[in-house]
Order: sequence, then C-alpha cells, then structure tokens
Amino acid sequence: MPRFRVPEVTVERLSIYLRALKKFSDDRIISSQDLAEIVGTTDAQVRKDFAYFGEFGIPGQGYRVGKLKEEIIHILALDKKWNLALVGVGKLGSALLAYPGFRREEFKIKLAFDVDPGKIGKIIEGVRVEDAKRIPEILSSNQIEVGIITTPAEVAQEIAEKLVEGGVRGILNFAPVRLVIPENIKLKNVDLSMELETLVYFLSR
Amino acid sequence: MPRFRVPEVTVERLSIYLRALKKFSDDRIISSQDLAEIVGTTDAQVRKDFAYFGEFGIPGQGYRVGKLKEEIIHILALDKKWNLALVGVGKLGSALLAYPGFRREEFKIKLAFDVDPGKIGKIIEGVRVEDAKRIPEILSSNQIEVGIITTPAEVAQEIAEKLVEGGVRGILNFAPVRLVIPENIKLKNVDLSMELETLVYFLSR
DNA sequence: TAGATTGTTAATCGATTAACAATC
DNA sequence: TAGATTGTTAATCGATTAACAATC
Repeated sequence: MPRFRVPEVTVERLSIYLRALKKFSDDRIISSQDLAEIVGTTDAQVRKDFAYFGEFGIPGQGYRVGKLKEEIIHILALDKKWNLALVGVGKLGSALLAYPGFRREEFKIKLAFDVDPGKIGKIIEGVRVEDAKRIPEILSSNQIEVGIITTPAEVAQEIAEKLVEGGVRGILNFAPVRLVIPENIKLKNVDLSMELETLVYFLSR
Repeated sequence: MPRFRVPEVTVERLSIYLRALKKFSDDRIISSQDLAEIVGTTDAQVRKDFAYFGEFGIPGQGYRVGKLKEEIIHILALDKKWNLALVGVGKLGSALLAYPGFRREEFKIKLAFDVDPGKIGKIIEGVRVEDAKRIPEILSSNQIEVGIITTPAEVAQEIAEKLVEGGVRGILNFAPVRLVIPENIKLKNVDLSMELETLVYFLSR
C-alpha cells in the first residue's frame, strides 16, 4: 500500500495525528496547518507523511476528520484485532496489563507468563498467568502476533527466543538489553533508563 | 564540553554503550568494532559519537573500558545525583517507583504526588505521597530537577505546569498527550500506545 | 618495523522544509 | 472568479557511512 519505503518516524507521527484527530467531530474539516500546530510539527511534514500512502485531502479545503481517521486506522492496521502476550508479571508487567493504552478494542492481551510458581495459575488484571516454560507450546495454539517482554534483563534474550518459537511476529521489549532475533521479526525497544539518562544529559548543559 | 551540537540519538547511544561496557572489566581494551557489534551499530558510528566529546581511545589499540566508562558517565552527568519527583501514583506510577533502572545511585525519587486522598500521606514503594495541589510549594523546598508524569492524559498539562512552577528543569512524560512547556525545560515523551501502534503497522505489511 | 585501530574529513544517504502548480 | 490549501517536486539540512592519514 505505501508508495515508497516509509520512515519509522512517519509511522510514529501517524499514531500521534490519529490521537489528535479523535478529539474532533467526524464532519469537521481540518487543515495540515491546524493539525501540525496541535501535534507540534509543520504543515509540510503532515502533508508529506500522508503522501506516502495516498491522497486523503481536498485541495483548497483540508482534510475531513472522519475520513482521515479511517485512513490512518487502516494504514496502522488498527481495523483488525491484535492478540498479545506479556511475559514477566512483575510490577511493570502488571501495570501494563492494566494500562488503558494497551486495553483497547484493537489490542487484546490474551496471555501472561511468569516463572514464579506463586503467580502461575493466578489471574492478574483479568489475564491468566501461565508457566513461562510453556511459551512456545501455548502461543502456537493461540494465534498470538505480538509479545511484550517485561522480564529482568538477564532472561529477556531467552524469552525472546521462546516468543519467536511460539510464532510472534513482533516484540515490544522493556528489558534493558539489546535482543538478537531473526530479522523478519519486528522489534521495538522501550528503554526507560536510557530515556532518563538522556534527559539528565540535557539538564547538565 | 561537546565540540559541536550533539544529535539526540548520539546521546541515546552513549547510554547504550555505557550499559554494554559495564559487562567488561575496567582494564580490558575494546575496539569500536567490538562495541559496535554488541550494541548493533557500526564502528564508524561509535567513533563518531565519541568524537563529539573528545579523544578517549588509543590509536592502534582501542578503548580502555574503565576510562571509557568514566568519560561517558561524566558526559551523561551520571557522576552527580539527580533528585526526581513522580506525579500520579497509579499502577504505572507505582511500578516506576520500584523500577530498578530508576532506583540507582545517580537517581533518587524523593517525592511522589497524587490527588487521591486515600493515597496522600501513605508511603508507596518507600516514597511518601503528597497532595498534587502542593507540587510547586513542596518542590521548591526540595531541589527537584526532574519530574515524571504518570497521570491520566487529561490532567497532564496542568501537572506539567505545576512541575515547572516548582522549578524542575526536565520532564519525563508517560501521559499520552503532547505537553506545552517553556522551551528551556527539556521534555522527553515515552508514548506506550504509539510504540504498540507503530509495531503492529510493521506486522501488517 | 608491521599491523591494527583511532580520529577526522569527505561522500553518501535520507529526512525535513520550501515552493508552487493543481484544484476545490 | 478569488482565496485557500492540497499534493508533489526540488532544495536544504543533518545524520550515517566510507576512507585514510596519524599514531600506538
């Protein structure tokens, strides 16, 4: 569907545009300038981002909010339902199980895994916790597309391999470690320590 | 100290290099190629990143791990202690209060804030929870440099303003909203929904 | 000295910004 | 028609990569 190779930052901005658009009624018309202002970019950037995927606007007018929302939802593949599994039901993992941004129509955390016998078999935040040893086996029979890793760094690589074995096609990794996985698997890292360290760098100048 | 304007991605990589270096003994010599391999970049990138800040290597040999670690620690200003405050002691906020990456020598979450009277006055994960109304007042008397926002999106802007009023110089924002703050305040956003949405985009191709 | 790797400059690549013809 | 804003091409900017003289 995209006309050319799409930069990752463009996809990230589409997600931001979509969130902004949800605040407006579907029949309102919004210009690239208005939208740029709201999300903190430029009108040229907004138009360029959309241009990777098609022509969604009305020259001389702007973009119809309802139509634009639909298009972005389709581009981001949020018009289908994604099944997720989370591994590592510690404090951060439990918080993410309950996180509203992960609990939406489009996303369903179907399974959680942990190694702690005290947690296995329990239901935490509405999700049943299974034995992490059984990841490949249980995933295969559940059509899970995305794995979320919230384990300690030391075991994250091993868990990633089990997730891949179980058939996930994407991994969202919160463990502070660079995972090595097959290149056909999409990996996104959320590196909280790095964010904080980068922040204080800029404060020290 | 930096010779030129430093790209943000370079600072982010310094944080990653540092984490990798911690696994080696101080007197070992490591080449830019070795380090690049470990963190998944190129030797040229590694050398270029360091070159913004000085000459830390030995031509013909490589970098002494101990020396390189010290230099990066100094660059990132991790040789001083940073005082943090966290606002919004929900599930995510509580998880971050306990997060090992935020609980280190260099970082001290001194205060937490919430609006819930059931939480105010309590001690959660070792941190005393104060009334969010009193942010400016309490921060001023506590030398807090960094604020972490883990509130719902609707109140995040208002909280950001109170943090700025209280004198923070940097904000790490987990609320899914683009904050508007003075430009002398450094803002980093951690946007979990965006990460997940971007991930599934790539799975849908 | 020969071999290896740094630090730096120049070349390349890719993303952002500017400009404007097309179109409502 | 006049005014406004899109979609797209070209210009600019900035980061990555390649190449190599300097140096251990």
